[in-house]
Amino acid sequence: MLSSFGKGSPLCRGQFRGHGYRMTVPRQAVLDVLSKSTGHPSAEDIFLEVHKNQPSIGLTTVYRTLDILVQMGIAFKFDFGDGRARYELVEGPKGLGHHHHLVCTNCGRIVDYTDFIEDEVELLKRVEAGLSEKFKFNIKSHLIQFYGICDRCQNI
Amino acid sequence: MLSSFGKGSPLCRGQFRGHGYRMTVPRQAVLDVLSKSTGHPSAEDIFLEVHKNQPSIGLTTVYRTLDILVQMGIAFKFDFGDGRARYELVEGPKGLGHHHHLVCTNCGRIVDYTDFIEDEVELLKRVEAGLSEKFKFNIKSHLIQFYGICDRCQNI
DNA sequence: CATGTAAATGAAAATGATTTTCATTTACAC
DNA sequence: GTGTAAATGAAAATCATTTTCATTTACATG
Repeated sequence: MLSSFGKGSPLCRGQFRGHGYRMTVPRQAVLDVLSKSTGHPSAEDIFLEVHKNQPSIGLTTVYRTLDILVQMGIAFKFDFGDGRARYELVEGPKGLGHHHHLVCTNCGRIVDYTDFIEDEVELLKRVEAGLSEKFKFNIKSHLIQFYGICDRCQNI
Repeated sequence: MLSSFGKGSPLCRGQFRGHGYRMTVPRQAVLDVLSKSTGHPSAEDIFLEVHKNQPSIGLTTVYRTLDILVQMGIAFKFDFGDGRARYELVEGPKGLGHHHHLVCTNCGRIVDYTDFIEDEVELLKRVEAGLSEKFKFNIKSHLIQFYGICDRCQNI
């Protein structure tokens, strides 16, 4: 099964073009790294990884590309409270699908979970509808996160 | 009805002392401003307000005090995506009680809502219990936020 | 109620993620 | 192929937050 954003796929180019952007080598490189990442990389993490193969690509461009991906709805941008933004493709590579995050406030570890997601999403839909109606907000997205101390950090 | 953190109340002093901190004039000032605030002030907002009556109190101390309040569990610290942290007393002054936030991604406006909160909290409790069990996390808190375009921003 | 001492403070400097600037390079419509 | 607007990279700027450090203050103790 081919990922929608595989190296050879024209879809990524199409996505950029469709939003009025050009497809470039740096953008492809950022997208490649992000689609292979299984974690929650920061802009610098992505820059370092891109840098291994293409040292000419700058951090600034990585930031710019990530902004575009978020704006296009291809990537999520998260704040887990450690002072740097973290990114994730909407369509993760792990077949993980829709998930939420559990953040250890001690060590910063982030656990993806899919359990209860259906319940959560169902509730969110309902709330979203109610809030849209009441406050005349055009709701685009939501965020659910849990914070706590992970097992490793408890046993210290 | 007296707020738990009213000016004359000894409770605030007690709270600080109970956590091993001293009660000081700057800390009282920050707490006063925060307990009178109806919005979601940033550290600088609070500093500016404190500054009106006590110009000798510095921004650094405001940051330090806010950290302490959060650490004591008296205040919440939020990130609404505009690059600065925002603070709110856990026990708001408006009798608003437990609420969540609706964030306009266009103008940054933040709407507090209490509707559906019970449903949300009930679900969160359930999920929290499940996640604690499965991932051995000691969950301390959660975050729910909705993002969208507010009515004002839609009509432009 | 004085007073010693550790805690708290404020000003200035440092930090560090992100953004801006601007001269150069590149994608791609023609 | 070529012109042109878009994209890039390096360096500088920004800006919220944190650190440093010399001074001040809260308060436990006498």
